[in-house]
Amino acid sequence: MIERHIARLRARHSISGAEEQAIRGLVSETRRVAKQTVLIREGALLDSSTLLLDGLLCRYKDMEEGRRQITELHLPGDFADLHSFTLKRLDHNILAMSDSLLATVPHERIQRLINDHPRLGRIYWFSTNLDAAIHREWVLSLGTRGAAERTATLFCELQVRIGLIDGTSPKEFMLRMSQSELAECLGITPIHVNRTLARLREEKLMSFRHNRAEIYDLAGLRRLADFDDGYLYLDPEPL
Amino acid sequence: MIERHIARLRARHSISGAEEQAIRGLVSETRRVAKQTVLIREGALLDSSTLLLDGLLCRYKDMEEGRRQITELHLPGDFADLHSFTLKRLDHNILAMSDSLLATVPHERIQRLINDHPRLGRIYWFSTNLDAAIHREWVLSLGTRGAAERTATLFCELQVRIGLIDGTSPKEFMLRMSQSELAECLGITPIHVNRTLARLREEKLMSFRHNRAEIYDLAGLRRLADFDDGYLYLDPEPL
DNA sequence: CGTCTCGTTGAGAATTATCAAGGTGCGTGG
DNA sequence: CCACGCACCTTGATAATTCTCAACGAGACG
Repeated sequence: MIERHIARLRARHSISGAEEQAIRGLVSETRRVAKQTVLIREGALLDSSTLLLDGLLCRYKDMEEGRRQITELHLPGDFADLHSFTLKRLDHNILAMSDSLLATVPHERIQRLINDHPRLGRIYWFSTNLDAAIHREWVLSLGTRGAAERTATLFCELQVRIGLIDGTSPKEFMLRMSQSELAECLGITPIHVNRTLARLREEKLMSFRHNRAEIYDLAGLRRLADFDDGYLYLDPEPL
Repeated sequence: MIERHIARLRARHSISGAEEQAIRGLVSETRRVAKQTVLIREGALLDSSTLLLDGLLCRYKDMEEGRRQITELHLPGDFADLHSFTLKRLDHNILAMSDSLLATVPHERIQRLINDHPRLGRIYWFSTNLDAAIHREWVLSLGTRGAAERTATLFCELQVRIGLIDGTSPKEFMLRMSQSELAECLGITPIHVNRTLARLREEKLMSFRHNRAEIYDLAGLRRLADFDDGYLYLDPEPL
């Protein structure tokens, strides 16, 4: 299952055979968690990071009276909290949005990997900076785009990121989240998400039903979103 | 002028004398830039990072037809683009919002510092992860808070961050930006910023006039913002 | 003294939120 | 197999927030 993590890295960096072997050594025990399990709570002291092998995770921040903001979605192959390697405690929670398969990677094991392969240290540092780039795009979306444009942007992002781990440009993909959870990503109410999805469907751009996104018109969706994939850093960098 | 960078680091990590000397060695030439200078353009290939010694910088992303979203503000002592050390090109622009004094630090010099002092590598990695934590708080603000709460949050953040570099908890501070630029941080229109600031003034929480923020009631402002400084990682971590 | 940027105010429009009520699909247990 | 409950989705009507357009005021500076 770690193949998807390797694929995600290889989308942006060359990884040698020796490095790949070392990365594979990160994962030993894996565990399954049920959807809606809170994996990590804000402020807890951590000495390991969580690699998502299969399923869907998110980072979210709590507000008073049950309001939440999801700040990032994590797909298979992502480390959900690699930043805990340096931060030690997180400023947000991590939740399994679907039944998921995880690997727990102790920080000391990451430290050893980096010591043995300094270039991988740079690559994992890059990876946390890529999360920050995604945060910035969300800031842009939340700050400047309307509900439909925002929604389109999110699905454009997910379409690319899901494509990376299986090397395709999917016309459809599963996304195990409800309209309410989508609303928590987009900073709008669930009701408004519903109306927005209806509009995107009417305009024949995409649909999202029963946990399945179907992109009817990728170019049109990207045009609506004013989507530029630069923030996903898809061009392999020498490093 | 690099004292403020050291102070900013020391707010979160212990720094030995040897490490401090090595950090001081990062800076040789400095340069002044006039306000409104775009220092770095999205997509440009970089081989150095910019340390802000004095002034005010921001990261911003462009939208069509002149709209912009500021994604982070940088105060003296901050690296504005340490993430370019791994990303090599940025997904956003960097602008001097006021006349500023900068140091340009070549990436190879950072690499040498990290090789000689691996612990500083962790600390600078932490620093980019702290930027990401600030992004997350902005995502939370933009996604869930109304205009007044959002504005209050931003000033609470700046009050803390400015305090860090001179070891105080300032009741007032200079912030060389216009209401329009504030609007670009907050994702609301300049007109609405104006009304929001008027409201905060009426409620005797704070004022912002002539580039000067004055906090009348820090506790009240924090209450309005529902401000929790956890995301600024103020407790020194062992690391 | 004119000009320019920035801040202020008012009125009306657009977007999104809230409240309320059904509808749909699906698993569970009678 | 059907009935029920439950979570999620859908729709309508109204309210709150924020935006847009327009005009005017204040301060800085040549």
